[in-house]
Amino acid sequence: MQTGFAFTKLADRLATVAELSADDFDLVAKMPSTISHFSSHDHILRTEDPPSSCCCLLLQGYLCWQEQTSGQITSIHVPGDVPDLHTVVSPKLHANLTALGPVVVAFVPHAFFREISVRSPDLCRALQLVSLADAACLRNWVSNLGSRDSLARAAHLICEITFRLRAVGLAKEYRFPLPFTQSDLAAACAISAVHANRVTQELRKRRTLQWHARTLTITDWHALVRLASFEPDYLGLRDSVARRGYSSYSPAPTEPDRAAPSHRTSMPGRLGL
Amino acid sequence: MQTGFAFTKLADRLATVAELSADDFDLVAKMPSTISHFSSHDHILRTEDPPSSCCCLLLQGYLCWQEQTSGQITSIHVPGDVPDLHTVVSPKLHANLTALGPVVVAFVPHAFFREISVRSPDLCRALQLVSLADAACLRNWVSNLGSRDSLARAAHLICEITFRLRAVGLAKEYRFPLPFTQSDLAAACAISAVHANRVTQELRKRRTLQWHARTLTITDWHALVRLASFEPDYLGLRDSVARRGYSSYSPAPTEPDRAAPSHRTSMPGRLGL
DNA sequence: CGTTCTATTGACTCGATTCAAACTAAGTGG
DNA sequence: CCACTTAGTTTGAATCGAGTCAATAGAACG
Repeated sequence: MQTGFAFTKLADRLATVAELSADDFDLVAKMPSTISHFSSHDHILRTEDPPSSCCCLLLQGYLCWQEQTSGQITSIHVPGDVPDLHTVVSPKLHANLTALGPVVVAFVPHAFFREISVRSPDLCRALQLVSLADAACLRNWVSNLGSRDSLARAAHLICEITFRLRAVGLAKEYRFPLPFTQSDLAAACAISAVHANRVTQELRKRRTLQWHARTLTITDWHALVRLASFEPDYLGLRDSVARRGYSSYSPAPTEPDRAAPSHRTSMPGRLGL
Repeated sequence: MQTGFAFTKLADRLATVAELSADDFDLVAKMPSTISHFSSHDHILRTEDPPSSCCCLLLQGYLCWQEQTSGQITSIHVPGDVPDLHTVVSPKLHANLTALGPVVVAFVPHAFFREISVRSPDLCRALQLVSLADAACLRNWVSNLGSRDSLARAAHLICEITFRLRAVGLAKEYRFPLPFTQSDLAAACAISAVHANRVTQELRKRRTLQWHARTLTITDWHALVRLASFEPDYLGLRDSVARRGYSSYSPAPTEPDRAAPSHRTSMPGRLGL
């Protein structure tokens, strides 16, 4: 596991949407932050919480926005994301920000984002682009829920997560920690937990992936992409970054589904600060 | 039908999310624009179109973003909206902008939005807020598609449209032009056209609305809101504006479903320029 | 070592789709 | 003004994907 300072996660993410100069990088490096750890299904932010003056930069693990009443998950976030970036402009929350598995986050003052926006047009644009990418993701989820059957929905979700992880340098070898419960998957794909189980079994049966011990291994990326009709354009990644999603893919070494998980990418680990 | 200049539609919309000063209003009034008319199901923007240097301000009628392949509608826009405001930052299009019924739009140069953002912090914030409102809308659609049955989905869509129309001074008396086909409704609610028909019949049977001759009349707003579990917070409207959605509601005069449409709000009409 | 999540399985039910046909309304042109 | 065309709406019957309920098995955790 590569260790690093919290700001590097943000810098990596911003670099996926815009080219950053050395000066930009130095500005980001001044990021003040408070590191916090959370356990699975903890609420990082609740609808009823008072307005905060910080944003939440995800360093490790997964976060999701989840509707209070229906339990529907409306978006999933990966390291480098700032799920509540919009609170810099308007502090209102309409859902709960929930941990999917153990997570490490850095709380970063709103003022920091305002400052780098003012100081660097590049960084301002990069922040706007990640906001737009979030919106584009949501639009894609609407079409995902609206037009795909449950199997393709789940496949699409996994494609999206894989692609976004790879954009920020994770999910090498198409194997990565995915500490979701099947109920979490169900809440994201808008299917029942029972059906989520049947869908994951079908994905396993088709030899597209293995998912065991909170680790997911994609064994046939192209088949998964085809099944999901996955078109990563909407993620707004720079061409050079998007190429990471596809390049250098060779099927992961096949092992029995119940084999011991890889140690390389075990999660959670300490953030090296 | 109230006549007016194109900029007033934008000003009305911005005023729903932020308080505008007289100076702000004067700035908006300098908006350059080219007016265009389109017919139902015309494409205003196509995925494959080259980047434009203009945004599209909707003056009359309805626009939607529609997926090329699945036909899924991912958002619907009402007068005052700038559906492609994001192209000011990134020109990429991922779907088609399509007319639902006859529409009148004003094409406004990107430069204008940049200029008012620079000149007035209030207007800059107002533009950010309408962008956030669009994103919040998308998030709400995800939860709408994910957690409601077809009847509640349709009811929710109608509640949302009604509320947004009323925010910009339209849909008085809870009666307004809605020149959608039932297939359009189906594409927005992610149901089949046949089922959309059954849903509209059920809504009529429950005496919540009438929908005939391209005009929709809500006959029981509270029942519709209840059926949809509609919570308008997510629209990001200022309190005084949001109150318009509910206040002064009294059931519209009941007339047979097949009665002649009202003349007051007939559409399309000429934009008084 | 029991308690508590989580995953799995089967049987039954139901909402929504599909297909096909008929019907209505709205143009269009002779 | 009517015949023709096309788009949109309505209906019924058969089918299917997914949900629900209920019970069991397995894993994780203190």
